[in-house]
Amino acid sequence: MNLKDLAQHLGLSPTTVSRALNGFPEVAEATRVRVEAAAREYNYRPNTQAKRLATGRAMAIGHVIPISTQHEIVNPVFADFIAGAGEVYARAGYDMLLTIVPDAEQERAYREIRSKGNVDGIIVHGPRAGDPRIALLEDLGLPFVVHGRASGITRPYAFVDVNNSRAFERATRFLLDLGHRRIALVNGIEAMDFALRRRRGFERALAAADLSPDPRLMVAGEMTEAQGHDAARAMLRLSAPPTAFLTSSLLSAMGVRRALWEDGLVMGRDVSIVTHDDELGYLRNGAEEPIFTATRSSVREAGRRCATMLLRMIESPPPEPASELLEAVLVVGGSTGPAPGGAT
Amino acid sequence: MNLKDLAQHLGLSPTTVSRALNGFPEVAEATRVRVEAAAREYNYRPNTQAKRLATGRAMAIGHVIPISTQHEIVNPVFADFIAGAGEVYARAGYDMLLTIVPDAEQERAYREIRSKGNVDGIIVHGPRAGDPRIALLEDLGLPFVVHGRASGITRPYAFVDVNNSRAFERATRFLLDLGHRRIALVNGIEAMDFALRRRRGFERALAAADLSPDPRLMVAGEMTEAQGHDAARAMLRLSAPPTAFLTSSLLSAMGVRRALWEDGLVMGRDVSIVTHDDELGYLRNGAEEPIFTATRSSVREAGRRCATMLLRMIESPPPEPASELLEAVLVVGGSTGPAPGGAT
DNA sequence: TTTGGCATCCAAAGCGCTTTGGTGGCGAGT
DNA sequence: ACTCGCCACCAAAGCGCTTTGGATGCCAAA
Repeated sequence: MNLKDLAQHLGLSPTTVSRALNGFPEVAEATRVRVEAAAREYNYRPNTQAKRLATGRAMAIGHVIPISTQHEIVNPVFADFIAGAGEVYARAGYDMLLTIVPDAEQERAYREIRSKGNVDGIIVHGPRAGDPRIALLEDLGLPFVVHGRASGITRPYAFVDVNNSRAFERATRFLLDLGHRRIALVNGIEAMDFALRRRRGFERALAAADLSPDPRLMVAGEMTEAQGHDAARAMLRLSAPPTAFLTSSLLSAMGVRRALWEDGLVMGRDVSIVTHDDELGYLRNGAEEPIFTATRSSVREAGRRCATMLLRMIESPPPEPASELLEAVLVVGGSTGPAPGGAT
Repeated sequence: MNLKDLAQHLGLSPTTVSRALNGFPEVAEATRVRVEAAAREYNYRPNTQAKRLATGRAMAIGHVIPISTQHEIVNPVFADFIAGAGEVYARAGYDMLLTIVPDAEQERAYREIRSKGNVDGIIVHGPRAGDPRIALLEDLGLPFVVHGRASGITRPYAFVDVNNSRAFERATRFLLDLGHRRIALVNGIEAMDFALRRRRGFERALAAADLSPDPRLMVAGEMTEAQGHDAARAMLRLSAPPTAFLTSSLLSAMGVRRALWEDGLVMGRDVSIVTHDDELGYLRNGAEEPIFTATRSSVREAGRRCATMLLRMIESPPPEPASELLEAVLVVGGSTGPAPGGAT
């Protein structure tokens, strides 16, 4: 059943039917009702491709998720982010187009997306410091919102980000206030912008307490359970082991916890842990009471915000790119306590 | 730059240019070369919408991922599955369309997808026993491949699945052979088909050893770290606690491991753990040597297989739906050992 | 009675591609 | 010299929708 058929059934022209269905004013209310009833009855759905071709709007948003060849990891936050964004798209009648692209082919992929014209906008995932994709997309004139930011890029662009540096500064201060002086940082790969900012926040808090960061207590890598475990295990064997850990992911924190157990240390008493918590659906930090003290910020909500912002940009391009900075909240769980034996 | 422009530049008709670019035989080789060169030079990309409208093929595959309202979990395996499928689509020039749909609106969503006609086929995620979506899709005449199976549906349909029952039967037998008699099952939600089959495999192995399953040693729920922990903690307090655990996910296994530690038990000596391992990118079971003894099967590979199968179905509809049953391999890690104190 | 304006509806021209059903020209066969 | 067949190309008709630019009829105003 297509427009023409429907129009024929109704004894109307396709024009009128189209306008009736799309809420144009120049169609009598009675007619509109009649058309809508018929559309429902015959279960008419306008063909998307035709609509797209005619309007020039794809009614779809592209998500390009980079896949590193070196570190073959599919970031576990994507699923939740996508779920959040998907909700928004569904409500607005947009489709979500996913493209998995090896790091090296990013540029080609973006250009191709642009010229194929099957999306109206793009969400940029996993920005790095000075990420070239931002300039590229601006150049291509494709509306986009970055999930995160790219340090070093000065021209304004649309983004939704968590205030990572503030969160980690706050978390570090929290540990400092508890008397900890040797605090370890188990971070994500620091080519990623969010990890960079977290380190900066960490260092800023240390500096404010007149402490300088100890490179032996800082590690960056893929945020897995094994990473947390291995890093903690090694650090705990130092002559001056850390009394607290700050980790970038719940998985890493779980790894650190395991290392503590292996050494017979009690979490929250002998050694404290603070972690960032993205509130992933399948990785909760406890039910009501948090297990780990954490800087918490829902990545799913970030997905919603990104999507909303992008759709708004597409509907009516703003003169200035908007941006949104979400503040993580510090929730206190059982993984932290005063530094043992007083300050060093 | 569109077809017409390009044709004009070349002094050819759009017809010829189209045929040249699409590899039709009735165009002189010299002309084809000339056209291709020009296309490259002007960076011409055929407009996808137009192509789709003209050919009637969407060149896109839909993934409908159900989102439960009760258990608000975004299944962590989706990300990896999608990554695998995405590779295949990219190579074949297909797009991947993601739709996040609440459980209740599944049917509506499928019908809508069908009538909007913006995909050529669908991957069905998270099938349940007797899943109604299969009949629906058959009814709609939309090519589809199920990732998993739906017990109770007898008419043949295309699927790619892991032999879950065999895997868990094998894992259980492995534990039985080690002398374990009280084996706990920490399963996924048993409305999901894969979880059902795993339980069946588990019970089959027990039955073969003349043991009957103990309901107190069986739990089903969301496969999180907390689930594993809480389940194990409770079971270890039974008058006859299990000497081994079989879990459906690495996360659950990690939770069980935590419960063991809390009780001062040594994994692999006092209590054994076998888990299923989907080989998720961010959740590895050790680097070279596996930490947990596990039934291992890459969900990413399953994604590739599903995608490949679906594309093949679309290119040339087979008379009979194909199917593929992947066998999980049992890898032995440090989490298992002989049952302490001999058999019970 | 004429005119203008408004409310409704419609014909037809796209959107950019594919595809059907040709046409023109050239070499081979007779 | 003429026909036939094939090679290389092209004009035009879709695909199913939107949108421009009217057309028609009716009523109020003059």
